[in-house]
Amino acid sequence: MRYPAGHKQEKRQELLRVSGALIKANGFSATGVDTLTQGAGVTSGSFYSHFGSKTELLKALIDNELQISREMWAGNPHDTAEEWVNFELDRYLSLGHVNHPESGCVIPALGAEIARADTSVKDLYAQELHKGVVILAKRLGSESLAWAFICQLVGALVLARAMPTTKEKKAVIGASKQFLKHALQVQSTHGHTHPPS
Amino acid sequence: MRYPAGHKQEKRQELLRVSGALIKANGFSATGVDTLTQGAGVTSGSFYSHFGSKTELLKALIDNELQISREMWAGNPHDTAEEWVNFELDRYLSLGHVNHPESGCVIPALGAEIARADTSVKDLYAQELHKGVVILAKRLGSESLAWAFICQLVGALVLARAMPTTKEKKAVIGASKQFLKHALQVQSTHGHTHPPS
DNA sequence: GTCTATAGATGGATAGAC
DNA sequence: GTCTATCCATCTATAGAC
Repeated sequence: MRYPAGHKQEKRQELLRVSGALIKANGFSATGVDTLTQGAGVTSGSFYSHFGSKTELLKALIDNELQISREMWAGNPHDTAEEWVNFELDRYLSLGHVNHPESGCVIPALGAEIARADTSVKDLYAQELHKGVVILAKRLGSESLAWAFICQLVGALVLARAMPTTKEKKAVIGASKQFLKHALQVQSTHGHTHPPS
Repeated sequence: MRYPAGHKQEKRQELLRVSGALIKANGFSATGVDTLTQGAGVTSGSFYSHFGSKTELLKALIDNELQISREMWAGNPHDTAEEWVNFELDRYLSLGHVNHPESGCVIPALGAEIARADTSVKDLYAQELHKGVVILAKRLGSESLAWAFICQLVGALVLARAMPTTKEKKAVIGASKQFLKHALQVQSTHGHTHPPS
């Protein structure tokens, strides 16, 4: 073959990486295949040797992005539930995350578009997202609390990103952070078994 | 004139109504001007006699939609803060709202796309949204709590809509509802001044 | 496997008749 | 004020050369 072994897999990963950044920043339906491939240094013809359609790319993207998010959680250095959760909370509800969707969580960036995609996309999304909920539930005490936690984070990012000024962005993520830290102390298993002082 | 007085305003309102439903259901960038005008029974040429551009329509839509949301709040029949809030919570976190974005709140449907729009759109959005936060703050005790409340609702709708099954949609909105009802009892002014029993 | 080239449809927006 | 017709760009996807 004219290309070294593993070249296709590398190009695929490169396409996923570049496409993920462009699509999270500019939206899935608003970003064309030409734009995506130009970012990765190939042409649209090459795109279709890696993905059967633009929708197939979206599925690969969701899979990749949610896996990356779980790996970030795995790198959390804290042990106790409270410290672990507060660390993630500060990481997610940060001005850097608000200002850089291209390197951030896929859910606030593409959640609404995933909701409009076909069933196969939503099936994959729900499956991968649930893996994260299971991990989070171990820290928070229940899957119900884990879902509510994620909803709060996602909503805060969606709202904050649509604010025109830094001051307003900070007000939104600050409000969510304060609310969550207080609520989790009360509602989480940890809060019940180890109340502060 | 060949058209009765007020015809233009009526057509504009009709365009706003139809476009709002189509765009909330299918996305702003994914819905073309031809589709929007066909839904209202006119052609694309007519569109540009009402709106200078598709972006101008988005602004008119945001203004209109957030006004409608505030009017819904005004129709809430309850007086006490707890009853008033629980009523809105049940209305927002319902399966009907999840399944019918075309007639629902504009924020979970278009929040991510508003975040990508130009500054004039975000300025208007923040201004109109803040009016709602002020109203909500009177019930919850602070603007900070109002922001957190809205973030939870919006995140829940975004997440629930992307779930493939009714069971999973219910799990998401149910978790958010339970979490909010508990948290607000503790954190709101009402909860502090009128603790249950 | 990637390229060029292109098909066929649709995107936003405008001109001119009525 | 709305219509038809159209411009030009971009869209998703494919065909065929290398």
